[in-house]
Amino acid sequence: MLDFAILGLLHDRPRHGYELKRALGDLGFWQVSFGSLYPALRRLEKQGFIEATKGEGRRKSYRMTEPGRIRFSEMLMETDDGSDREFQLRLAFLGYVEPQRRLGVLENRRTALQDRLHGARRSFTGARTSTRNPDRYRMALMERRVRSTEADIAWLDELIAGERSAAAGA
Amino acid sequence: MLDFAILGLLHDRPRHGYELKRALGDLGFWQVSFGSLYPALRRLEKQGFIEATKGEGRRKSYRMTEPGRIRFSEMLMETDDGSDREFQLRLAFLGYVEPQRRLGVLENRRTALQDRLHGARRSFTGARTSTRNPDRYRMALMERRVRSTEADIAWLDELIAGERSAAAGA
DNA sequence: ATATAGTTGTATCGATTCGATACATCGGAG
DNA sequence: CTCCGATGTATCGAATCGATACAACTATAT
Repeated sequence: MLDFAILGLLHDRPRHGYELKRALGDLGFWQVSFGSLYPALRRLEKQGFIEATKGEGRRKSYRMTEPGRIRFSEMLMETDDGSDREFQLRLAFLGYVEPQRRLGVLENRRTALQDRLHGARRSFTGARTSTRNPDRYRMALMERRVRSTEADIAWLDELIAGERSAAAGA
Repeated sequence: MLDFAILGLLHDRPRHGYELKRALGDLGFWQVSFGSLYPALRRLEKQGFIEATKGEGRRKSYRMTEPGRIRFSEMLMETDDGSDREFQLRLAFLGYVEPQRRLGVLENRRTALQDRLHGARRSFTGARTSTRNPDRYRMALMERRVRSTEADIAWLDELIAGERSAAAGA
């Protein structure tokens, strides 16, 4: 998954390690560690998906190779595993997906969130009814899950609406 | 961190491995794998914090020992590392914290979220202003971060209010 | 009765990721 | 001029994940 992130960040221009960490962190949902990043760069280099050239000073600049581009576009088409992190990553790179496929990615996510919402509501209302009543704090946790999933769906629906009108406008 | 979770779940009654996985998953924010869980149980057993006894059928029941209780109460007093997961875990076990210390845990979290919100707002508005404009999808990601952090603070404030009135009522 | 499929249950394997740390350079503030 | 924080590459051990194996029990359908 980090490999996917790195390839996506190198899509437009070469970057060096530290810059990749910063860029990924700036996306807001993954503060990746150097202990993950540098091995990942080795991995990708060994597979021939990226190439290192020495940049200015101590910097090592990495650029994507042609096989790397092919690999990345394959990864773009795989279906999401349902994790929040992976979806956010896919969204960050959604501009690289062919326009007619973008809506599918968003709708797929919506289904996953809808399922999550049902599960969250079930345990929330279930816990209130049950004889074994969990304490206040665990109830709060369940309520948070329901609410934040609802908010996520609402946000996603705005994105979907935007996507539809973009498709219509084009 | 898994060790903390396990000890907390064993606080009230013994449980077997599979049950621990289920109980932790039911908390809603961590679908722990067996590959993490079973080694963790070994770890805790070797340190003398939990004890295994054979339960019915194939089950192995784990119960907390006295040193385990001491260790758990130490962990309860450590300060949170700022991660979402750790806070949620601490919240799930907040009932085990002495009442007069509970508010501090919540307020500490509030400060962390407030900082996060400032950072999120800065990158969001900063990205709109900048000459280098990121695409629609990355903007949406930033907006989501702002909104969900705000919602989290609002939720937390309700919890804090509840905690204050509970403290006053008692 | 009996396939058959799903849940329960313990367990391990390799790979990925994390958190801490090391070490060096650079730029700015006191 | 020194100290400190940011930049930059890198590694280590430990925690965690995802996949898989294997077995027993339970319900459902044929």
